Amino acid sequence: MSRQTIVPELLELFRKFGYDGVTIARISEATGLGKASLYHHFPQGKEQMAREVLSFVDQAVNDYFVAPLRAAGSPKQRLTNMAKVVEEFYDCGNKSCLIEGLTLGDANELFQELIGASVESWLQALADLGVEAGLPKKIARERAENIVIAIQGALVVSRALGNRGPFRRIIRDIPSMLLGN
Amino acid sequence: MSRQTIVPELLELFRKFGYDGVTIARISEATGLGKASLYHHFPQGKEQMAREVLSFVDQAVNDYFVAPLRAAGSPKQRLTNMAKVVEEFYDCGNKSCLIEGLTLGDANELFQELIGASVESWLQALADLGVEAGLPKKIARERAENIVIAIQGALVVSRALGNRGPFRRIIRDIPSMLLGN
DNA sequence: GTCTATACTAGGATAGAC
DNA sequence: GTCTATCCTAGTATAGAC
Repeated sequence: MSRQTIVPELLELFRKFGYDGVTIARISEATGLGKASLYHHFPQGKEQMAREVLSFVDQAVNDYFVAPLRAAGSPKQRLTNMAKVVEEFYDCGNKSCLIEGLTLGDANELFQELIGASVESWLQALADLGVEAGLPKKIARERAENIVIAIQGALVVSRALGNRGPFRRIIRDIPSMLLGN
Repeated sequence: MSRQTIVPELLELFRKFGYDGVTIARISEATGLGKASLYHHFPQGKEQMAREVLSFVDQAVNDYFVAPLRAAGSPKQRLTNMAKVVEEFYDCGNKSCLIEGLTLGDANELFQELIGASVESWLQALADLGVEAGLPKKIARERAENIVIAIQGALVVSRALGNRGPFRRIIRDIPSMLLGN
């Protein structure tokens, strides 16, 4: 079993259970690999696994969230494309965000820098698109933040309510949150 | 040591570390009580502690978030009052939300219903205020959701970036998010 | 590269004295 | 109501065979 198949499995575990909630036993069960095999692939154990997941996610953010924003097409169309990918990534709001699980408690010190960098590059791409669409720099940045805030918050609220409605609505409203109505 | 002093301590622990990250040893250290004393107060252990924290929080939501929204004064003033309390509760964005820590992994099944009820009563109070201010019911509900979404999302993003700016900005914008500009 | 077996630590929980 | 001592399970990690 190769790293390319293990890391996505790890991603699902970390975002479902958070850093502390993920145990080697659970990983073993989910991947079908014995504990010793896991330590063969990841000698530094859980912390290394989380780091490789974050690096995989950073790649995914750039390939799937940022790239569409910097591609050809109208600003509105590019935002719509990103929104669609975001919706899939979070499975319509059923899956929670890695950020939550990897910034609680002690994990925060370990991973905050990595997470912050990924979020920042996403924000940057959104803000750049806003500027390209004619917004002042400061406004573009604020609206970019508002979009990421809304996505993360909608995940939290949807989970709390047991109702995906808020998440789906936010996804739908992403283009107008940057460009206005 | 009485329950009134223990439960707020527990709240801080659960929202900092999440359900899985809180250990009896940590609780013992934070409260100064031995493990056996903790089980004397909470015979069902950690699960009971979390339930009592949630009940305490539900009370706090009603007393500190909902009550100002239903008090006398202009809608704008009431929203500003709530925003101020919210800012304090989250210590300007330094403290994370209980929702995150108690909805990850297995904890979700245990506590989702309780958490959902608290969130719902907060949403209801915001939406009622919107209606009172002249908004159609559906719009009021959406904007109420947007406010809670923005608060929760801002906590996540601020933590990820290591920068309280987004949280403080959202707090400032709460009144206009419901009432418009 | 994967397994079984095992060592060791940390976490949850309780018994019984004071 | 709090403590010390203890039990048991779960969790992390490693050794060594195949």
